[in-house]
Amino acid sequence: MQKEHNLSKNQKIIFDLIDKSGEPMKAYSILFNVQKKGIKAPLQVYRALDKLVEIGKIHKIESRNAFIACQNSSCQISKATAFSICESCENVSEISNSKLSKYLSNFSDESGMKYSKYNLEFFGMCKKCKSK
Amino acid sequence: MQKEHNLSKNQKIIFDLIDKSGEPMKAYSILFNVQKKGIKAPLQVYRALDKLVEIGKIHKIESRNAFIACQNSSCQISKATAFSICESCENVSEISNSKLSKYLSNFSDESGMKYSKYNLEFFGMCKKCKSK
DNA sequence: TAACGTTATGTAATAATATAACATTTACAA
DNA sequence: TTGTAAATGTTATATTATTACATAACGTTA
Repeated sequence: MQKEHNLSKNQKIIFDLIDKSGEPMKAYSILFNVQKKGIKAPLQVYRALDKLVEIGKIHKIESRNAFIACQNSSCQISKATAFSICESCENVSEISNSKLSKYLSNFSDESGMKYSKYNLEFFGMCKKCKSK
Repeated sequence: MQKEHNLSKNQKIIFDLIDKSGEPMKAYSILFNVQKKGIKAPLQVYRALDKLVEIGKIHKIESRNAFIACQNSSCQISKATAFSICESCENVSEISNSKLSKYLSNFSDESGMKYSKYNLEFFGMCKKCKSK
């Protein structure tokens, strides 16, 4: 069982926004959307994002500089993330595939080095875009 | 056999710099280092970087906004990249492990979607840092 | 080789992303 | 009730990347 995190005011506002949107959001788009709630400065957004990433409620899509709510109900694998990204429509979805995550979590390189964390981004065309 | 790419003047200057450095370099650090060679503007750097990434001579380390020369002599797998990143000393090395690349290249998700490209970044402590 | 399209270059301005530094407040356990 | 960590507020600034427009070099083929 994972630790319960009580989100602070700003963290909650920002998490709710990202979660409801259901897609990756960029920091300054988040900022724009929460200004009416009193969050006025980039730093306020980035601080909340940092915390939310740290506790696994959201993930950063590195290739897009964007943040998406964790789609694994349990949010247990924030240190082992995999995403599917459509290069045409930019749809992003989190991959939760236990074989894949086991394979990668257990991966060790030639030198025997093991890793505590990974991020994998797959790129391609989603079904919708392919059929167009 | 892959296509031979004749690098242009700026592309060559920038590739040589990154290649010699042997480690990830950031765009503005590259810019600083090539100013004596007449490359004065960020855009000149980014254009060369874009092209070099496209043809697989360098890769972008997305989590670090940095660029590293391809370490696979053949540079054949620019669409299938994997890196090992030490979170302590920031050393980065490219992983070339045929099992891993086969596994990921053949991966298809629940919906049967296959991917033309991926980027994987592993994080941990390298041996040197661990032994400190 | 002349004409054409493509790729690369040069330059200035600006957009987008992210952090530093500092002061204050809130949450909460000892 | 006080000490400490976490969160907030605010201003300024650093870092990363692109837009827009003009010109030059390269390679093909007529």
